[in-house]
Amino acid sequence: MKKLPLLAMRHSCEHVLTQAMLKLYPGIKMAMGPATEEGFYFDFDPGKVKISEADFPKIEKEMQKIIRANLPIKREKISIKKARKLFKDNQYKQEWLDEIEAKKQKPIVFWAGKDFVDLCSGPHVSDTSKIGPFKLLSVAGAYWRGDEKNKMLTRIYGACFSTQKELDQYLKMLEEAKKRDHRKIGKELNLFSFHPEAPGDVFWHHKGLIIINELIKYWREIHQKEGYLEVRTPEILTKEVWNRSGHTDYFIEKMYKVTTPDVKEWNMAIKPMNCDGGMLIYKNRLRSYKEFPLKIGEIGVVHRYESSGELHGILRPREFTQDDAHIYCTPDQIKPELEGVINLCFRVYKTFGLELDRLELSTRPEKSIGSDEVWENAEKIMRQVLKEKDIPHQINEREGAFYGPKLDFHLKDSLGRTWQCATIQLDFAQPENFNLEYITEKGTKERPVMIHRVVYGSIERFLGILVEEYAGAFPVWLSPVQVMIIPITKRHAGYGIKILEELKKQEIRAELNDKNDTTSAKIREAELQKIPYILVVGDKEVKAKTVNVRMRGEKVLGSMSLSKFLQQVNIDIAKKRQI
RNA sequence: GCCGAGAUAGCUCAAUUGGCAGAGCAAUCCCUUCGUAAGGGAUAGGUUCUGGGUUCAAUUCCCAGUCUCGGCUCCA
Repeated sequence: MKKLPLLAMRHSCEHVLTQAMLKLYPGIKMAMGPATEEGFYFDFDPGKVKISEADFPKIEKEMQKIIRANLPIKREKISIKKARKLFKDNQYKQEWLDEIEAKKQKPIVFWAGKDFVDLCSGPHVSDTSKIGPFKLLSVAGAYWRGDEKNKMLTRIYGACFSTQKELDQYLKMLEEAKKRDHRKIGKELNLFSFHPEAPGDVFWHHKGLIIINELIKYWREIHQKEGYLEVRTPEILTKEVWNRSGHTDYFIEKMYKVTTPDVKEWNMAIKPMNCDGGMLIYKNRLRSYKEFPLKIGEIGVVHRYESSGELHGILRPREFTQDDAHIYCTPDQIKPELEGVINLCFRVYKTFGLELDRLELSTRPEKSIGSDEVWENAEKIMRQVLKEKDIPHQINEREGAFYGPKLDFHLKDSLGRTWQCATIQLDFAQPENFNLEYITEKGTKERPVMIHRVVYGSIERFLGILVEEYAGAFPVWLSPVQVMIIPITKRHAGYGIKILEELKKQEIRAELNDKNDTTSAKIREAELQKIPYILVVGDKEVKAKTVNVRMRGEKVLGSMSLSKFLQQVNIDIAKKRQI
């Protein structure tokens, strides 16, 4: 109940923006917009006017005027005919009225004062003075009705809260979130970089690659236990194989085409996914039901030529690594295998302390391969597993892969944007395309079912989420530098080197800072680099043969023997715990 | 790809109506040898994203391109 005033306020604020815009830019047309979790947005057809954030002070001032004018907001149900007349020059409202008319409803409009009217059922506040503090946030392009075939409109985002304090808090939260941006931290911690020489692709620096390799190491551990067999397939395959799987029909414009030196037209392509290669391994010999469920995994580097505007740091590069696997099984094995993969995903998220934002089940898209019956069956099994495991999820109608329904796990970045990470896809179509077979108990030949699945999704993307989740302060097992040794003066550097050698022998990633800085300065640097353990060594430690341990975040543990310290670090690493 | 914004030293940013390119941090060297988040000094560091144009003169104005950012669309 308490939410209503906030929602009404934001809705009304959105219309105040519209009213201000129409006054300042008489040629523009209003389209539509909703209240959001922090405020509102509204889409305009700007005509020939260019609106940028530089115009915000002017717009905000006009909005203030409307709010101070105390305009009463009145709701009115009117006839279609009357509504059409009211919005006679606005094709967007007319289109909307078409829909209302088709549903045999009556349009609801509201008046703010005598001059401003818009098509909206609210809820709204009773007059404009009831609108709380607001701030315009950004201007963006957005297609009318979210369809790229339509005209691009100008969208203005704004925040609106009940009190100035809440608004300030929200704006501060946005600032803080920007500090966690993986692109910023990646630069600061020397994890990776981007260069115009390879737009949209990641250059992994030594420290970033350490984390990637640790993620892969962990992946191998858990998958080996689950019976997955790791393989590797070629980076470039023939055009014919991509035709066979149907990928050229659906994604040709995003594939990197390759022309071998002996031909004129492209005849091969860099793999955009690993399935085709995996299936060729499956087909390499006759398969038996006894091998099932056959789980073939591949850490595969794939390339997709994403449009420039779709790139987003390591969360969406053009070259990325999938922790892929394909499970070949009998129809009876689908359910337990689906459950197994879902459990594995949740286990992995638990290891990293990640919270799932939501799970989405996507069903048959308009453009797809396979029969109705097969699709219905596949979707049924997926729904059933989710129901039996009582896992909350949302259904995305017609959003599945072209060969089967999919279950996606979405995680949030620091700004609350969500990213698909794990995905599980049920596929009856590709085994058909590739004529996959197995010998049954009865000695007959049957088509196996194929489950495509990734747990991290893209290792790059997963790391991006982790960087933002931890704000760069990785648990010890993932930290590129796990221990920084700081000798107090040059005299103690020799002892520090001995400690360093000892740690390296134990495969601990350690460094020594023997610069001519003060101890404080060196500690500051190590803290800024988010190094989990700092060992300070001076006269006392040399004499007592100890190390003085400081944990990341000003937690000084004091002096202890190196072996005791090692014991603690090894437990941190073994338990993959955050300190 | 589309709409909007931006690109200046390794990093973060400054530079008046167009008039010799600047700071802090980092780096290098020197001094200091220091006990838990910044000791002091000196030096070096630039195709002001690229290519055109306007001008006596362009980091600044105009055009084109590249890359990046915020969204939209897309994501096998």
